[in-house]
Amino acid sequence: MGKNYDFGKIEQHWREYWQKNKTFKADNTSGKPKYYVLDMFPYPSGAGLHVGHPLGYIASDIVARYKRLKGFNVLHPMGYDSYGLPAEQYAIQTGQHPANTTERNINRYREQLDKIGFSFDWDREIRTNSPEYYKWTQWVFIRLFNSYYCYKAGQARPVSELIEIFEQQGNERLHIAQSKQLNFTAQEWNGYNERQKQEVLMNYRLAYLAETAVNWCAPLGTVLANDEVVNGLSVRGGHLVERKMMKQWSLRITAYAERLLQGLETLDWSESMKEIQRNWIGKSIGATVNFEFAAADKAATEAVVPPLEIFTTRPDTVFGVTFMVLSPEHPLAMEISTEEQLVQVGKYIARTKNRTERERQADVNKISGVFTGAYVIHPFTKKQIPVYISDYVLMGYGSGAIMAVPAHDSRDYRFAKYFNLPIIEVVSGGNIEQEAFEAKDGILVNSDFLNGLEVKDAIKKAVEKIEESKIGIPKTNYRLRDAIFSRQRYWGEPFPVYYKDGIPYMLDESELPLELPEIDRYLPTEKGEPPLARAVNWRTAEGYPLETSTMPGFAGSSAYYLRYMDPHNNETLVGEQANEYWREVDLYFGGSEHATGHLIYSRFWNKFLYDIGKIVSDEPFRKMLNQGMIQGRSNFVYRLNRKMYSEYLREERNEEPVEGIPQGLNIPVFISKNIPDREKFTDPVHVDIHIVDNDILDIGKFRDWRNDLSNVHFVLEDDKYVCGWEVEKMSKSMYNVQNPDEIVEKYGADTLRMYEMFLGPIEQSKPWDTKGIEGVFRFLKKYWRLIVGSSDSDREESVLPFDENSPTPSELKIIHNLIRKIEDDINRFSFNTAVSSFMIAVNDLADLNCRKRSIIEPLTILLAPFAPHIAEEVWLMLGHNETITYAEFPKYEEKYTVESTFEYPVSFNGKTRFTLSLPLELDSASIQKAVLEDMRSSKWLENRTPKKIIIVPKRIINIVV
RNA sequence: GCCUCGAUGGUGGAACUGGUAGACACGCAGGACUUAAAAUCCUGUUCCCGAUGAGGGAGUGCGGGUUCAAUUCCCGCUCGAGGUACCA
Repeated sequence: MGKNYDFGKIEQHWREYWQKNKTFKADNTSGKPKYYVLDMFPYPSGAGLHVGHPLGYIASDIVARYKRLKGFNVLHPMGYDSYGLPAEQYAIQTGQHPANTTERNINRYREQLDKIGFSFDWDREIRTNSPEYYKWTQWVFIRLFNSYYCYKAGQARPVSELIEIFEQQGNERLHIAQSKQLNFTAQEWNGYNERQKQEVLMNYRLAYLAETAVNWCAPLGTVLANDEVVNGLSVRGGHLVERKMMKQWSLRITAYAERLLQGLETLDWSESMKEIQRNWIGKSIGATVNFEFAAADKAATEAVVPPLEIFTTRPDTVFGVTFMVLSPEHPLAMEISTEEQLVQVGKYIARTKNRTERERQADVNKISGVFTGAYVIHPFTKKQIPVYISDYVLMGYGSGAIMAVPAHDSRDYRFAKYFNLPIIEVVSGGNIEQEAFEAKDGILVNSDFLNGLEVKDAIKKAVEKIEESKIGIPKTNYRLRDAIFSRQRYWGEPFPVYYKDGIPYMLDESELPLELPEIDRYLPTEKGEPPLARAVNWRTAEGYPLETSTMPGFAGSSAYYLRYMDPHNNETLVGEQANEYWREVDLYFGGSEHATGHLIYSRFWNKFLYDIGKIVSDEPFRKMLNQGMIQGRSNFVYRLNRKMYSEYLREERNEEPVEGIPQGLNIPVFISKNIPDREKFTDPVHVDIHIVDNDILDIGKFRDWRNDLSNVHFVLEDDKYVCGWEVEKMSKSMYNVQNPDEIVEKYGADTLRMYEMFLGPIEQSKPWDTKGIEGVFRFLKKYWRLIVGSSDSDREESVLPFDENSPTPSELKIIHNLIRKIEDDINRFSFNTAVSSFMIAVNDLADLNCRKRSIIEPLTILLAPFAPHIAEEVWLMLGHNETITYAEFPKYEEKYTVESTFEYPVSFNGKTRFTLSLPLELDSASIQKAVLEDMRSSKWLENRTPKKIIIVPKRIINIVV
């Protein structure tokens, strides 16, 4: 190897070596302790990787390589989440099969990933669109279909067991997850025909087909899950989404709400991440209360109307109820309305129905509603209470009806003011003339048996009383909704479902995988059926039609971390032994944007698979780190837009014009950033960051950049054109996209890796900025020079032999300090400070011109996780035949960090007075003695005795007199 | 609105359990080497006062507090990022 740091040659060599020797292949049987470190697998998009993608991969790779050096058997796999909308949209436009574009994109991703030198075990690669993989996605679905959730057992149970129960005792006194309350006896059940039985069972299955209100996205031609919709628009593409009733497959994730919430406590995730999931699950504890309808003319003459059930978290405010509100979709809405009000009510309901989610959300502050003419009876005061309908009450939460307490709920307050309804204060402490008092503290007033109680106690008492009077029960509600699992798309997993007489049945597990069929076009049929309906002969061998929807994006990613444990097992999702060994992901890297999607679905699937005894850990991801996003750093040039610069100077600033400015605006003029008053007469224009270096524009390249710019004029400062900059999203249209390949080409993968880590804390979002990259590059070059032992006069191509002498104490101190620091930093994922520590250590060693083998060896091992290629190369030069990957991480020995003396500033009544050099080994008593002596002799103390002497190790001594 | 996190030089950031704020790097300024460029090395670089010295003062978004000692802990604000929202 030559004297220069030829990163291109070094990196290519080791890339090939690792691949050929399968250096990072993980073993499923090993006596070593295991460590499973995982990155969220990417969706292979057509744009390829930009520098933001590898951020998390580099961090996880450092940990993976570090753990190997520490003697762990490390599982560090990678794969592709290869089903998804963009490939299908592209297919619709171009007619190209999504499988082809996906394959192409994956190859490009792989090429880019390889260049950075990750230690992935590629033998375990998985793709969610390969039949060998989605076979198991379909398998999980079948198992979900064949399971129900028993709250008593606190786990999923097989539906076959449920059928037995029904046959013997009907569904009485069962505490199980369900879509709606059904009541039947064993006799009734046994009398049902097949269709009726299947319909009943659908009410309990964990994967079920039901008519549900869905997010329908017409432009995409499909339904979307709640987490795929933001502000009434689709996350992908930003299309309008409407609510619609449709028959769809759903997953009963709500059954797991409480366990998903409780499980968070056991996880080592960031507080904000847990909080996002807690909010999404949205637990609220309260009670349901039934309000009987007053016997108005209508109700008295016709069939008995059931009582109005409401849910409240504030049963303590029950005496403040002055009206009731139903959601417009409430089944009783029309039924209870009086003759006079019926027309009004009908109109109101029709109007709200026609509004999209987005419109509805936009007018959140507009009050609307209508009186039904009906009254309910207050269960305690027996007074009549009017019933209204308003769209501020949602059918999807609680029972779709509320008791309104305007004094203590701001929405009820607004409604009451608008319709001029009474407001009764029942909790003291606020000013209800002005606004609702929503705080949960204060003393109850105007509330009969609750008077004088604190809110907390009043809630308890009220619930007791409600239960006692048999008008309601304590109830916990969750905001979490069941996950809608059908998509009317082509590029996804087919459901292993067929229909017989319109009733859905599962394929036999032996028939899996049900492969995605070929179709001629990727659009819905003329009849509006999903694309799969175009497939020729899309039916079972017996001729039954197959399901035409496909599964959503989160299906394939919900259990992929399990498949990595045992990716080639044809018998089962994951073999028992493999699962016993790897158990769960120890460290998971990914973006926080998946908190309400993938991360919650995965936890749900994992808990289900745990329940059915398939896996041994009930949480999938023990520790989670969220890498920040890397934003773009855009550059701007400033184009003259209003007045000529010279005119401006003459007229307004009374200065002579700058030389060479053309008279007229017929050619574009660009003004450097710091020319006075520039912003007054220029517009910023994005300029490609590749023709800007440290904010200085390369004028020649700029002229070549676009045809219309060849003839332009510049106003410079110090002979330079200085560009402005701003942090924006990394995007093609802002000319600020940086590909990792370009950096690898110019500086090498090791520099890219260390620089991305050096940029700042891993969890923080930050703009990509190449300014500092030279510093890291210089560091690696310096390290290389230290290894090869260069000096200016030395022009030979050979490398100097290493110094075999024993190290000096100061050399040992450098290396042992570094060992301790790097180990600490990796353990707390502080990679940026680790990089800094390397720089300091190598600088110090270079100053000492230390090329001792005994120092270089541990230094190189420490560096290996960060800059693996150069470390391998050096390892080879040190005479090792084995790859550095499985070397032993050096041990830290404390004694080498100890200096013989240390300087203490001594502060005297808070003021720093003098500095004292003391041996560090002294205990605090000896230090006190030494300080006292010193102070007496220098007459600081005069004749006083110090009250206390505070000694802070290695820092400072304080003396208070 | 509610929840979570954050704010430190010209810039990215460091300071781990309160203990010499600004490590490390970029940038900038000056210098060495070179015919020159590249590369490399050295010195300085929070701000203010002071003579370019010695020295002194201020300083971690703002205002208070606890402490011998606060970027760090507590209270009250301002601004920013993310999450979430008629969820009763």
